[in-house]
Amino acid sequence: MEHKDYFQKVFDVTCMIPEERVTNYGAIADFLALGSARMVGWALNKCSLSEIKVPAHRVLNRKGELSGRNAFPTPTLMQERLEAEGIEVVDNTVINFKDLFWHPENILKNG
DNA sequence: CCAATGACGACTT
DNA sequence: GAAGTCGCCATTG
Repeated sequence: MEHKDYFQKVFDVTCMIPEERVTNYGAIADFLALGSARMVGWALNKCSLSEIKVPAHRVLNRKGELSGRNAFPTPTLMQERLEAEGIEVVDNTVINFKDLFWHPENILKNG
């Protein structure tokens, strides 16, 4: 299971996402140089199998839609998680997505 | 091995 | 600017 590290990378970055902030698959893929956002989603889909708690609900697609809501125990859990953090969600889409958008590279900027 | 799929994204028309 | 098309790469059939 060498790809386990692959998950770890994605999980690690996902866990770095601050509250009140969200990101998209492409940003993580770009930061980890995975080459494809699909791989990020693929890894996050497995996050439920991981022992690590991952705020996967903070990861959305480029349009800010909760594309992965169906992968949660309940399709509404993802939205509830976001709303619990003060993020407004309507029609499976995060409001002010571009304003809440956060890029993993910010980790390096802030140290 | 070939074909199809997926929590996507960028490019082209 | 919306809709359509291709690329991405690992998994599954």
